[in-house]
Amino acid sequence: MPIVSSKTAPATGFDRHNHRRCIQHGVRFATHACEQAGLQLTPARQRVLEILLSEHRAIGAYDILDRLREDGFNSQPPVAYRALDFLVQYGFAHKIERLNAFVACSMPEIQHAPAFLICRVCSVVAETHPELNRGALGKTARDAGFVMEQCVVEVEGVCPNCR
Amino acid sequence: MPIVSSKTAPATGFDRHNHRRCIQHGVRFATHACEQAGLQLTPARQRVLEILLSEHRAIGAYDILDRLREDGFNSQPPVAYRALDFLVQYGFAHKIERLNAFVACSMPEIQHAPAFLICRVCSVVAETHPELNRGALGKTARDAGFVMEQCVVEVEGVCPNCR
DNA sequence: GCGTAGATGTTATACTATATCATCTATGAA
DNA sequence: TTCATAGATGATATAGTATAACATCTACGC
Ligand SMILES: [Zn+2]
Ligand SMILES: [Zn+2]
Ligand SMILES: [Zn+2]
Ligand SMILES: [Zn+2]
Repeated sequence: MPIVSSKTAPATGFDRHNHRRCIQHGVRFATHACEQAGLQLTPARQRVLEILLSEHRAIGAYDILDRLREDGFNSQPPVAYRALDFLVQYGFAHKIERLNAFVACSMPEIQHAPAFLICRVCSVVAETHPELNRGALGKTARDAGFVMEQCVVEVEGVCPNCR
Repeated sequence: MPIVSSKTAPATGFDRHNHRRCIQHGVRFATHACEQAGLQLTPARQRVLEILLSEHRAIGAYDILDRLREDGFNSQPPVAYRALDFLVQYGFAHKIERLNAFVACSMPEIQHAPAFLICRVCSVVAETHPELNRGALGKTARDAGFVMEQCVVEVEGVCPNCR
């Protein structure tokens, strides 16, 4: 009964789990990190983070805006975009370019360049951190003399629950 | 004087090269491929491909539209988007999600999942084909039971010419 | 002649994101 | 205290990206 030792990162989001913990952890981590760093996790910012944390799916800025409106927040577009900019800038959320939408970070405590596995059936977005510098793409970039700074990696496919 | 044997794909776009050949090759290949496959490379589609081939940079749909207008083509948005949809569908061009813009494919004769190295200084976009299935990301996906279908890989950084 | 499929014409609209300037508040220096 | 500053928010307008919907045209095969 061989134990396969894997050095690769797992994907967070497809497996069953106690999602309340995701939400709690996300909010608590952001709260503490902001205190430490002297950043302001204002009500609107925290509420947007909570909305993003509510599920492992990408949510568009205007959907977020609708939910803010329901909660009594001011709901002009800049409100959502400013909060999202803050959350993305400090690593509490990520933008999914392919979907023009946003997800909460699943591992904000780890410094990472994220990659996403997006199920085209159920829309769940799982996050992982593949260290692309170490693979073939990193070698290609080095050979070309290209300095990698920001990576967008978004894979569309079918998740284990939808097969 | 060791010769380093590399199995990784090179990046096309940063090096000096005879760019006329890129353009000629791109148009000719598309012409022949469309003949073979019974597809119509109509004047608007061919012109959009030529515009994209004119440089190794990403061009937005509305910039393309401006150039079509200069050439006397009808220039409502659907004209550009329809031509782009065609070119992307059959692999003659790619969309860069991060830039909401499009590039001509640098290797249409190869069946490939592309990856892009985007210089944030000069905006040149180099294309490569990294076979992500074979690396850490592929392993993560397999371990998670995720079936990869479409990959978006877009790296922003600084190219060798801008360092 | 006729039906079909693919391409194009045309108009309108939806969706995503940012610019700009005013205002408010907390903080800290003078 | 007074004032300057930085960060956050309010408010309005606009820019930028993409698609829906329906009409028309053309080439092809029957
Ligand atoms: Zn969860
Ligand atoms: Zn993350
Ligand atoms: Zn070239
Ligand atoms: Zn390509």
